[in-house]
Amino acid sequence: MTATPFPVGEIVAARRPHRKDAARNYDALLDAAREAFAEHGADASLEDIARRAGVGIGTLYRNFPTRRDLFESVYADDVNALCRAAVELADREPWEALTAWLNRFSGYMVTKRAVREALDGESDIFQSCRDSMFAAGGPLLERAQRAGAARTDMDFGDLVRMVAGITATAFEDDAQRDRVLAIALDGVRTPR
Amino acid sequence: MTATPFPVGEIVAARRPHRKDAARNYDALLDAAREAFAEHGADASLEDIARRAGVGIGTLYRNFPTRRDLFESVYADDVNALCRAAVELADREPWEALTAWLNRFSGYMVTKRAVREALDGESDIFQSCRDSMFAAGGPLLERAQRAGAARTDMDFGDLVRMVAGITATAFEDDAQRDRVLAIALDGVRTPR
DNA sequence: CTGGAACCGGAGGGGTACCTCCGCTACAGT
DNA sequence: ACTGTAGCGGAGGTACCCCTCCGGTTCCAG
Repeated sequence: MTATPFPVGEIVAARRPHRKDAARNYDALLDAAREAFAEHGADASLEDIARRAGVGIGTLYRNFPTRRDLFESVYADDVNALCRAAVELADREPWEALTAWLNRFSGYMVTKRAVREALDGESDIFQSCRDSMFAAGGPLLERAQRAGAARTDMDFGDLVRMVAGITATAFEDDAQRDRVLAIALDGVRTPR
Repeated sequence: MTATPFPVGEIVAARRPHRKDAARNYDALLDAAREAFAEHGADASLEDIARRAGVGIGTLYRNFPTRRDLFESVYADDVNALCRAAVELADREPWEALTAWLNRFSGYMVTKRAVREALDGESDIFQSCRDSMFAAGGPLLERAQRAGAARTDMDFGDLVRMVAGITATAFEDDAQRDRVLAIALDGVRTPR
């Protein structure tokens, strides 16, 4: 509530360069990093990321002086997309809108074990991202609560953590993940 | 169901040595490893573990030829304790016995991020641990289901993963974790 | 007490990752 | 086209980690 919906992109330190070749490298690095972080977690090798991007290690360090700069840039994009999705769901039924968004959130988290690791730590940028997500998704829960569809003795923070936790775990297959998530959401739905 | 309850301890390859100094080192290594794995996850530095134990790196490798030997030895104990707890809960009410065990399981998982990482991978020993836990905890769920306290469209694997996921996530405080876990378990309780 | 088996520590070789630095490249404004 | 400069790549120094190997030490059975 204290945060505007989408400030995250502006906060990130690293800026896309103006020159054509530089911009191309910047994008390639971001893509490679997204892939590497998804695969190896938040401490993926930077040299490997540069290799994947087909770029010298020096170029990586020029664009993203610290590992954190790189990670934050990747993360901020994803969060923005999630925030935008919340807005687009505003016209659905309260409960359906909430679960639809949570499912999207879930789908996002499945691959991003790095994000979950980062969620644990304290960091300015991650605080901002959390704020943005809360500002975007919180109203969906509140709407469902006002409509009597969701229990009122929990807040959005509880809900996000529940879904994030379940989602980040290894399941036998996607069907099991969906089944378990649905069961947990039944607990959210029923007031008692 | 296919596994006997507590074979895990026997499976582990590394054996405690007979000589007094050797046994002391073995214990120190196990303690140090438990600490290091909890702190840095499953790929903690072996040299660091030897240092913590006040022991040469050679001694570590003699007792635990591979990182996996060490890791498995540390966690087989924990799983056994969990299995034993399930048996001791047999005389409580079905639903209460189930939640009591799950809470204990949860308390165990909070610190052990390494276990969660390992749970994702494929491994003989972790398969054995899973089997043991299923054999120990599964009946608790089945009993609750027969008593009409738990929904029947889920199995113990679903339940364990739900609790493990929620539990392994970072919460603001323990109270929030308990609150969220209780909400999710409400979903398990209500048939609809 | 004593001999030898069991055990110890850590040096060292090979590997990988981090990050800096600087000579070269290619873009963009005129 | 020309030129100044922003941007490029990667060699190389440092640090850490893995794992092996062996000369020295400690235990304990007889």
